[in-house]
Amino acid sequence: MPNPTLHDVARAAGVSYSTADRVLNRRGGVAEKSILRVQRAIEELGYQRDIHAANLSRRRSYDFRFYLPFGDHGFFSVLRRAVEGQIQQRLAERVQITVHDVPPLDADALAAELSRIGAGECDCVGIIGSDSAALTLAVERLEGIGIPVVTLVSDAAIDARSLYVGIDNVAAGRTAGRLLRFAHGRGSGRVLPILGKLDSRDHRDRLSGAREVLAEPGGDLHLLSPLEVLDRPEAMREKLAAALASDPQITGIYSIGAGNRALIQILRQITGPRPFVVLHELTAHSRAALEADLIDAVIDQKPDQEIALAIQAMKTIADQLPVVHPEVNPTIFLRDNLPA
Amino acid sequence: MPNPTLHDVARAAGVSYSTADRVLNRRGGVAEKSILRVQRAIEELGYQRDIHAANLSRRRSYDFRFYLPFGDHGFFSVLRRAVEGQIQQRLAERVQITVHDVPPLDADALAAELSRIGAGECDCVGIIGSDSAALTLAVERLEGIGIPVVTLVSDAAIDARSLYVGIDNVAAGRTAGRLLRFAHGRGSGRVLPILGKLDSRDHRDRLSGAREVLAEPGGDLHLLSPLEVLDRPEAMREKLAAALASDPQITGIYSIGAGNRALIQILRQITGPRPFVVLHELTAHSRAALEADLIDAVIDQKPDQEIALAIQAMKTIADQLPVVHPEVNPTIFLRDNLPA
DNA sequence: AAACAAAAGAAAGACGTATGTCAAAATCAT
DNA sequence: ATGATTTTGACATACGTCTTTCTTTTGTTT
Repeated sequence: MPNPTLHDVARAAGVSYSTADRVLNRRGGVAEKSILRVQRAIEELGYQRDIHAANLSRRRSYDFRFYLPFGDHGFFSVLRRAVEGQIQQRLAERVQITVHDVPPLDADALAAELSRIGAGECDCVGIIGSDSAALTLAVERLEGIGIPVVTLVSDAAIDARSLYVGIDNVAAGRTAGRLLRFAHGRGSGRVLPILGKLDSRDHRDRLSGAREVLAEPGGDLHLLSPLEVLDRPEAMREKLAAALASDPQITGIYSIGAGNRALIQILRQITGPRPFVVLHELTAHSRAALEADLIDAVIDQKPDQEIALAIQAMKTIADQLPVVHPEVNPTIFLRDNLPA
Repeated sequence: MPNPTLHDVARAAGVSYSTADRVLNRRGGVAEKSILRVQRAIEELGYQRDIHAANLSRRRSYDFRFYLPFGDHGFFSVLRRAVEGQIQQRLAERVQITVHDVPPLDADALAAELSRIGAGECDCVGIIGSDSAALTLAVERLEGIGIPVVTLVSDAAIDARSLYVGIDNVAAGRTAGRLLRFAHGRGSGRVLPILGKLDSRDHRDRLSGAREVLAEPGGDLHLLSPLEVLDRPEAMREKLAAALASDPQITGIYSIGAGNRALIQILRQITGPRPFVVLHELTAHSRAALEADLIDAVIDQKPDQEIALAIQAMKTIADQLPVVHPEVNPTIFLRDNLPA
């Protein structure tokens, strides 16, 4: 009745435990017919190796590192908390997680950090990807010395890294675009996109996703040319104020990147009907803005789930088992379905 | 460097392993001062018991049962697949999960099944709640004989059951209402709610959530009186066709319960502009309808996640550890953020 | 100081798996 | 049949925890 053990398998196959073990762990030196008998017994009994007992015996423990930007950037601190939240939980399953600080928005600094990691120093590293030759090189080196790399949030070094865990940013942009369409019914409108940098891949993807949907037939929606604010509050304040002043017909705003604190401040000052606003990442600020009816929707990439899935996948990769690409979906938060 | 073991704790506290064990597992017969020394050592070393080794040693295995309605009801089959998907995975961690069939929408039959479970027969059961005196009694009995009960999807026997894992249905209804508001901009409209039974708690909750939001000031939205279709396709077809014919001003439909297959069929026949449609649960049919632009949004309760969290919580409950109420949020799917 | 109870320690075997060593058995080549 | 080789089995030890049994130490009571 209880789960069969490898002893049971051996008995059923009519071989010794040693032989069953040799088959299970591919140690070689086993006659073909014995291999078959063991495999058949495994099939028939529905044997499942007790991974925990195995890890215990192997003294296996996983050492994972996350390289995350420091600073109080809203989203990155959410991400960091998500990782820290996992540390305790995963400890019980022999997964050691450490977080290493890197300067924000600095691919070269990240690359330099990564290049300091020696072979065997850890079992897997997680980074936030970005387009950079130096970073690509660093990732290639790590993979070369047997340390798999997982990219988060934004992909990078696509040929080298083992896995990307994060949302499809085109889909996220499309989703934002769809909400903006909803808000315009069958009427017309002008939508202003705001982003950090146009050469950041995730921002580009989101913008083009939104453009796709807004350009669909039915309704007359015009997507204005994007404001680049480089994650700097002053830039956001100035450029957005200027844009709103020069074009009073703006009926929608899609904030693609960071800097939402400044955006929200400006929205607070608008009297009368305000544009329909969609932005990214649920943080303390964006949440408050939703609740205060200053914005309408937040597209979130569920950092908690993303990190949990990434760690899960890292274990699988470290064990050299086949990885199922974990899926994270862009999630829509309105003021009515906020988490507690 | 590696995780400290209980041996390390004992050594650090200057007591024997036995004493450390007696403290850790509250076996009693330990002097107060020793208890304190051990606790301090645990603190200082950051000791975390290796649960897997503990379970191995205890020969602990968890036996959980889910009682789910049979039939090809879209959502329930999704839910069932979610459970079945977990069976294999959890096996490796010594969790045995079995699914038991019960007739759909029949609280008394479920209650009868539950009353057949004897003490010690399993470690926890999961059911889909519904308001019923018989069911309440059955749940009370189970909890009485030491078998905790977890309710899913819809809550029931609130005083007796150990935990509810599922979405807040008022929030789900509010979310649907918000989307319907979006779609009406600042204009007016008439929204038709359709549900299974008014005396089903989750349906009632969703309806009142939607009503709350639609009644907010700004815009002129009228919520029509709900159609009761009792999960029966013919009822849906007849009543909905009649409603649409008699009121051509309907601009929104909120389908609260099941029976969406028939709803979608009718929508397909509409020529010209159709109402904005929000319904519940992502199934093969609702997904296809989203993709075909027959409906606009689906509110989903993420059955996979719900089941995973429920099982997680069941383990915690079975171990008599403090349970953190797991949160499941109503999720919005548009045609642009569908999972792969 | 003797008698007793409470507290602490020592030791052993178990859980299911991994891994190594060594000897026995089966198979092969000559 | 002999030796060489491959295959198999037996056994031991370990992982970190649980649990039981038995002894020893310490403290209290009279």
